[in-house]
Amino acid sequence: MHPTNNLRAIDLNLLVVLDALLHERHLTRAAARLPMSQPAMSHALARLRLLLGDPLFHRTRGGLRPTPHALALEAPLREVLAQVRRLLAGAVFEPAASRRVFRLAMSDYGASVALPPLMRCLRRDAPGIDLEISYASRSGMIAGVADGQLDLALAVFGETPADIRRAVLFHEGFVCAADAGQGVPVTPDGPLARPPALVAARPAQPPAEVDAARAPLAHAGPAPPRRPPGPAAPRAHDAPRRGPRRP
DNA sequence: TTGAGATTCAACAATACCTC
DNA sequence: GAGGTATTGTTGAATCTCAA
Repeated sequence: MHPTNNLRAIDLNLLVVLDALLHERHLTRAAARLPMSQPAMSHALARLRLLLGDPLFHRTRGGLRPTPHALALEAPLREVLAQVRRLLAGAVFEPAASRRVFRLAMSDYGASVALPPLMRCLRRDAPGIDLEISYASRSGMIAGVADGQLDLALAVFGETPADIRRAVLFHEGFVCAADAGQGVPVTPDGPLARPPALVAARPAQPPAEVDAARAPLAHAGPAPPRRPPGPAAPRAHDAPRRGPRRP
């Protein structure tokens, strides 16, 4: 009997290894993702190759290139692993009786907006549930949700993988407030069109939604220089205020 | 030729499984 | 439960492979 026809002979952890390799396209990064050592990942890949009778990946300068067979396995493998996770999480979820810890990722702004009402709701309806809140980059949040490290991510997302469910919680816009006594005109063609600086957590990844909001301004100039948040940056209370606007 | 990354090897530890 | 065996993991090092 071929090993793949005998589940008893299969280490299902190898499917998690294959999923990580398909995600990362890089053996060392896939090992770090699980986490396991790089030689152990190499051994696991060797067992996968034997099990599936396919090389699965070819080496390239930048890492690993999946074979057509490996690519064909990618989508069904994700679905199978998602089903297994749901199976292990329990078929029926009862908030009032649950003692689960949910792992959430969000920004400090997201936490300030979403957490207070969420905590009130949990205290009332699900007192046994705990939350583990962390911060990650948007790509890190998507990767975390995709591989099960996170249960939920709250942020401003553009495109997300098709196998990740998403929902719009609220729409928000930008509001600028200034001291009326300073005489600074708060108009689209005033200083807003060309602010002296934008505060960005990572200079390489500017806040795209800020740029998108500036784009319609008639006299918007080139993007201003980015500066990291910190003591030299304007305090949060000095910055333009943003607030949620319910749909 | 070079550098990045994959593969392989040795030695050892932890764990699971099987047999008694 | 104890002991033997197989499997899979670890670290550390050397070697191989491939693309720029």
